Amino acid sequence: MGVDGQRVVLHADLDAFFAAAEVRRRPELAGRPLIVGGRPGGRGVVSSASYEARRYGIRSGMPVVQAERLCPQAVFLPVDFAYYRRLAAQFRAILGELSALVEHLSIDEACLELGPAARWPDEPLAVGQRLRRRVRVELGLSVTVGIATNRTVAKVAADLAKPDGLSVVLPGREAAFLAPLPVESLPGIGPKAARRLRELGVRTLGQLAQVPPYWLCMVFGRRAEEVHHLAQGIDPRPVVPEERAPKSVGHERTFHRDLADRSEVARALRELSEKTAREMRRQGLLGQVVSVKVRFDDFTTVGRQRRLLRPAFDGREIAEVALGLAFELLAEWRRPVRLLGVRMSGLTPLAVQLSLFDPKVLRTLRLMQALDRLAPRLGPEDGASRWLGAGSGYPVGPARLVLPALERRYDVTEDER
DNA sequence: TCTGGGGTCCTAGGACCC
DNA sequence: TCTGGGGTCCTAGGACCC
Repeated sequence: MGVDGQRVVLHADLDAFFAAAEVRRRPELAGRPLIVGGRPGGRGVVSSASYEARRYGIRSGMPVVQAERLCPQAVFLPVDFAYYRRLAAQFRAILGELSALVEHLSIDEACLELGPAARWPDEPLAVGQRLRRRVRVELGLSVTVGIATNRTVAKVAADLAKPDGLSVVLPGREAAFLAPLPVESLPGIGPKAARRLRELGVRTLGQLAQVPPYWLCMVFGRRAEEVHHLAQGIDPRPVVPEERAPKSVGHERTFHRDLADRSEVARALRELSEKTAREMRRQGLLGQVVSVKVRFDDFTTVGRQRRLLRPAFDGREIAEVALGLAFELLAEWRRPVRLLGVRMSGLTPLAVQLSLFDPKVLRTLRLMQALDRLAPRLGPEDGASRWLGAGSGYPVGPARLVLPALERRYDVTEDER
């Protein structure tokens, strides 16, 4: 055990990650207000803003049009996830060399635990500094690190040290460190809970820690006791290195202008269903529950879901159900549609289900997966469904005939196949 | 001023069964 | 004629996170 037998948890968070990633490949943007997110003039929001942009009051989640008003001279760039994922993979590789116990919390955040023999505070501090140096030198990015005896305190310490900082909360100082902070500094307390707490006269984590826990049931339900402990800096949750299997996969889209036409809605739902199916096939998953989300022009958001008889991998099958559900909602609300979403849950690994499929279905699946791999070369809107027959069930259309030719044309290797 | 897109988890009510 | 109690599954909605 370390000194006092205390755990050592580091929380690492890349600073303004998307914006910093763009500056990294376009150094001429350094020092300028930079906003990564939706198109200017459109309906998107800010995904990431450089610290220069934040000086104008711009924050992630803010509508882009508002950001434009606050800072018209800012540079606006679209989100390039593929690039950020490649960078994030390098970040993960560095983390993996520092500890075997790393849990990835999002694309730009992770926490890691040092072994029980780590000695406070020199060893954690040295690891934190090494991490920051390596990320700066090898990735050209800045990362903020928080160090404490548990994950919550480490994360809050990092939040406070941003950007480009390192902060340590010594063992025994957790409660005192949190006490003066507003309640919404605690991960898990968002705007709604914060408002309800304010109405009860609770503004700081110190006050939250003093309140009798049964009081908190009204705000936090079953989580009351846990939240009460977290506010005192007590958090026994371990750092779990395993990759968790996804619970759901889906896509949604906000339109440039609201849709009033059923055929437009149908077309959009087919595209979203196909994208969702493709993502499931890519991950080797089947889904049994189809959920549809509709946001109307007045921002009312409603959903419907239905369980299929069998797990599905075919976008057309998903679309059929999604259309039925969405049209029920449209008939009820009779308003123009701002956003549509399709999500699949009830996921099972394909491998578990393989034996249950009839060979013909299996062939269709293989064919779709081959087409999925071709899709990037065919163009972004070309899904498997497009190349398969539009008939009922699983008859394989022209794709079976053209696939070998397509594969030759696009140089699909034996390996990819 | 006008609100993205990817997710997770929790709650609450109703159906249904024993 | 008036009626329990527990468990499970499904559905809808909302809070929250990055």
